[in-house]
Amino acid sequence: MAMERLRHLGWAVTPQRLSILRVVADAKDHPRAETVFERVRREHPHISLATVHRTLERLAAAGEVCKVTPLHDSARYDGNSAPHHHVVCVRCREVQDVEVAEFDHHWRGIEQIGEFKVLGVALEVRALCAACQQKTEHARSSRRIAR
Amino acid sequence: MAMERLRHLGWAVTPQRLSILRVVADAKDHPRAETVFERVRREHPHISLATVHRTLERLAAAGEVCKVTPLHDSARYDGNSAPHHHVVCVRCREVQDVEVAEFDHHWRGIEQIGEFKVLGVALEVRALCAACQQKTEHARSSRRIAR
DNA sequence: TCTCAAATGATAATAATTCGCAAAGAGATG
DNA sequence: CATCTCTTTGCGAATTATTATCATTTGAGA
Repeated sequence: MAMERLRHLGWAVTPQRLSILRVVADAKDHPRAETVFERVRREHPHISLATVHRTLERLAAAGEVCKVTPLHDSARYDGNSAPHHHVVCVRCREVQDVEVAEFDHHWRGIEQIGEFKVLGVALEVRALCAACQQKTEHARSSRRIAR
Repeated sequence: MAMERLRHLGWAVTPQRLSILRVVADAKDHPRAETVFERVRREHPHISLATVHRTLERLAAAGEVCKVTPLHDSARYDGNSAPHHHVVCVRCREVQDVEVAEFDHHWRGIEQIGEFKVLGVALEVRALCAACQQKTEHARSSRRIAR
């Protein structure tokens, strides 16, 4: 699978790339580059962090993986390239996939916006996860001004 | 205007903040922190870049300005806090506003997704601007394998 | 005007990512 | 399989964006 994807992209098939692709595909946690690095390292103790960054970046540019950028901090990658979107907690930065069927349906067929040629749409829902909602309640009740 | 916004947030009204707010509100180019800094500097030669970062960040957290994160590079800020979205060229990183009325209509009223409490939605359309479309054509025709 | 928490400026520190380059490896060809 | 060429890798240094620290200043209410 990973091999075919690389072939299809016209890229050289290297063990590092195979491993990175597999790790990202298996990950369910939207890992960041460093995390992918740690996992790939178990198979390839000599792989370099730079290689992981380079590869993820190229894969994202090619649309093979999805790059989520929760406001702040580092980029997160998602091996799921099927149409789906993300909710991210603005407080703890947890990311979770969401499907918004109606939304995707609406976009299907839109190929042009003004002078821009549409490649894809990334929907990021800014939200508060359950845990952080509670924490925020507490903080709020003990301060004068909210927000 | 800027002053009322600060008052409304319950923040101290400082000349630096007034200036930053005005610059972001007037900007039509989704400037990054450093650019805002350069502009504010014309009025306040002694302002610190840290202040600009701090202020933009707090404004974004308060929902007063919109933070766009075009894949890669630095955050871009948009003074337009009315509901709207962004198209970003994946090649040159140009950002442009888009309105997607039907989309906003669809989201109105959605306050919860699973355990997440929705605060807002950011839609980023990955695209190629006209100029980059051409450049990409050329690159493509002179290489063996595209992408 | 006085007081004090909040905001600022300067600079150091950190974190994420990218760059430069030599060495190793992939894939095409004979 | 031997060879040639172009791509990819690993390493470490460099860069870039952002945040933290802290002494000093300043806004705003009493």
